[in-house]
Amino acid sequence: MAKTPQDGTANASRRDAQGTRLRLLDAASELFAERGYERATVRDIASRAGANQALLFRYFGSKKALFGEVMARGGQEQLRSTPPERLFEVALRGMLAGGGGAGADRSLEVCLRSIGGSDEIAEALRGLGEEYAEVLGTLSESDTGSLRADLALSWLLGIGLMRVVVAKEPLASADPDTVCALVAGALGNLLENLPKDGSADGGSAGNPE
Amino acid sequence: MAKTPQDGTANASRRDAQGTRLRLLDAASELFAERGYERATVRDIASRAGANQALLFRYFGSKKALFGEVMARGGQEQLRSTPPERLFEVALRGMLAGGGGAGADRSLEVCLRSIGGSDEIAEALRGLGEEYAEVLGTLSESDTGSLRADLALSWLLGIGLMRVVVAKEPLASADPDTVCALVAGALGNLLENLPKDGSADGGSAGNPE
DNA sequence: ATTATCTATAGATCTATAGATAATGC
DNA sequence: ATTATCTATAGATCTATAGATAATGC
Repeated sequence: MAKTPQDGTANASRRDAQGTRLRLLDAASELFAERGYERATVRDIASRAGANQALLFRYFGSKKALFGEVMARGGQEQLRSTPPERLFEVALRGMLAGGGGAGADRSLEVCLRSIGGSDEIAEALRGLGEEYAEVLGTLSESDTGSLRADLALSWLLGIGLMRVVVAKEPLASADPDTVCALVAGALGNLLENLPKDGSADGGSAGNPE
Repeated sequence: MAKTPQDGTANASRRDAQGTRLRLLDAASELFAERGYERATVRDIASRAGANQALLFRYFGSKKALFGEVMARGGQEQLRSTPPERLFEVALRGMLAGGGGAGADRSLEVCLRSIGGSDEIAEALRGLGEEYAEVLGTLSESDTGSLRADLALSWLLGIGLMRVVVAKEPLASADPDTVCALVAGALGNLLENLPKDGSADGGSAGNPE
């Protein structure tokens, strides 16, 4: 009954609407990433935030609106702060790192676990995918540039799906550097300007560690 | 008239337990592929099969058991009837074709739409993935062979995810041959025996545009 | 008589809301 | 007095079951 005011991360003082709102948002980010939209119930989220479940509706209106805020909050930063030619690798490494860092962008992971939940979720993923693909598409000058970008993004998501959601071995435990090197090598031909002249790979995709 | 319901996609006669069971199984295959496990309700399935919802439980015991039968029925055929070096392309083309053919193997599609629904679903996909990856792994002799196979499978699923589930353009409407050619070209280096000697690509996968 | 099929409903969730309670500011 | 928080519950699903009904075989 009596809730323990454990400190640790950020357990706000007893009456702090803004703080409670933020804790709900953080808890939702975590639980959506861990379980997906459907399986993360509003009671789970409120419980992890140390808040009453009714407050979630008071502050966000509905579960879907909360999901929208979660998706809007992250997601864009990585996209804007990363130069196009590094975007794929940064996103891939973020995915390979899993829910490691605190401020990590788990938008893609959230999407992966929420697929099939509802049409709105698929739309959210389509929207996010469009932003990524648009940036990646600038890397390839051919007429199939945007298709190539879609294929690269597909690979990124597929890897996340098998590693993070499905936990398929040996991929799930594979060294991020190894995975990155294999993928970058294969993607080189696909994303960069095509080596139609037969010259060797330009090589900007490889990452010299 | 005869009471034998062997009549193709027949709408069985009024009392035919085996026929009803089969129609339930077919309807479940379709609806799981269309909406995923969670969103395909037992009432939807029974309705499409033209059967009463209670019969689903009489013949299969539970919704999960029905899902298990659906997954067990398809899935394996494609895997066994396709030579390893063609498996990736066949599976990719099956995915690109979508729910086209009547007897098409939609197991992968079902999995994609059901992810996140429950842990059992993720396990089912892991199991199916292991079978595919095991076959694909025989194509690469290097010590990272099974990892390469996982990465290839990841791409396959990622493409299915973006094209079929998310409907991201231009991938969703792209010509299957074009997609196949792009993917095969990039995957050539990954799956085939590695050209460690620096020689040109063996070339069995590359498809000149 | 057997059994395929149907009706009705229990029971378990889950989102969302209305109204009560209690901690703060003035 | 204001408003952050809590209690209690409505209302909507959905899976699953018990028992009634009706079409077939003998």
